[in-house]
Amino acid sequence: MPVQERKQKAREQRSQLIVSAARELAEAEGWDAVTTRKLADRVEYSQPVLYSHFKNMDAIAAAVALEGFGELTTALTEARAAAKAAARAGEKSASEGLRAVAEAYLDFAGEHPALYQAMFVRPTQLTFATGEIPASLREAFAAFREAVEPFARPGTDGESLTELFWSSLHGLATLQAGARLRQTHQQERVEVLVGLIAG
Amino acid sequence: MPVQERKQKAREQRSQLIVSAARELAEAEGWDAVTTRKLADRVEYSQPVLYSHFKNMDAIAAAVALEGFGELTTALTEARAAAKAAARAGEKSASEGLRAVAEAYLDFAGEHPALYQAMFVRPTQLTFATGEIPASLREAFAAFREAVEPFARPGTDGESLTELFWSSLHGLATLQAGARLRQTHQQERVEVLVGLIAG
DNA sequence: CTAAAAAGCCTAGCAACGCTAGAAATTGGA
DNA sequence: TCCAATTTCTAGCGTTGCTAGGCTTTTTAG
Repeated sequence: MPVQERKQKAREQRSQLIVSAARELAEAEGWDAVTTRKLADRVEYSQPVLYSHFKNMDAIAAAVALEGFGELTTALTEARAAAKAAARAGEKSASEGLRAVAEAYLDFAGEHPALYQAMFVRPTQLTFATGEIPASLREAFAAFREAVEPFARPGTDGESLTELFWSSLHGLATLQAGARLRQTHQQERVEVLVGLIAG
Repeated sequence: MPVQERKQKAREQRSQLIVSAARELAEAEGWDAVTTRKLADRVEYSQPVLYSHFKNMDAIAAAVALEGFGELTTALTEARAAAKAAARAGEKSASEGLRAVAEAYLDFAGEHPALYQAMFVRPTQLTFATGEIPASLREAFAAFREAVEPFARPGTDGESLTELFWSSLHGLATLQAGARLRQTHQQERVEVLVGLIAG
């Protein structure tokens, strides 16, 4: 009875449609503009349909965030791989990798500000504290760890340095997005950060 | 005719009352709970009175933020002064000052999470980009600059390093508040940060 | 001291919000 | 073709930010 199967598939497609529409709307007009009515209009269904897929609006934003975690992981690992390939095991390979990861992260945040907010700024129900972290986010963090590891003080596990590296990038991303830093000097700040860790 | 004067003073007091009530409510229940009705209830006036003092809710949050800028400046400068006094012009005076400022900043953020959000996280109308920065915030940033300056690469003005230092602390503060970092290792992360800059 | 003018405040209401119950419509199997 | 099950929509509740207009209080003038 492939009728059930077909329905199941259609439902999943519609779920994805909702998530995509929410993301586009947020990116275009900000998360405040993502209301159940506007979103229902966009996907051409009524509001209750949204609630048959997601518990509430926050769950939709969380689904968008999850999408972002995957894309961020891809961006970071690819950037690191590309940098490594370019610097063919040369001496500066590690620091180039670090710079590549930093730039990729800030580019990602700058290019998808609403997505980034869903992932790391908006108060979300994705419980990070209880260890229930999405697998895709764990992967992104692993990319950080690998980039930082060569510069960890011998004898330490480098976990704190990794967290600090991430925090610094997060701070740069959010303050830059809020126009609280000199807009034209982001590259310089990255150089300083990479220099401090790898120098 | 001191009648005008008296009224003016009463109005200012009531303005302050509103700001204080908003801050307390936000700190107690989060900014989402700060609604015009609840706030009006707390100050024992009707909603329109709020609007006779502030353009809208965001303006009230901005007033709270402004209050925070002043307090943060005080906290940072005092911490730095205390560290300097303790390390009587010794060799490590500068790095102790840096650590003191970092810890004071993170303590401030941790002790007043809602206030910190109003200052640096919530989307606000306080226009930072156009240079129209509150004087009190400029002072806080100056405290950062002075703490970082001893460690700037000779020949540079250290502005990027200062922005990076602030960004790192901001990232640590917000990710810690969102329980996205190991809650028990904040001190260690600060040590790493100070070590990178002053080491 | 009284009455008109000014100022201040509150009641009541609008549009839009998140979310949901129950009616209406569509679909699948006999 | 008809019935039952599923799906979808209409309509509505309570709450939000914000405001118009009436009411009360205070100030001024006679």
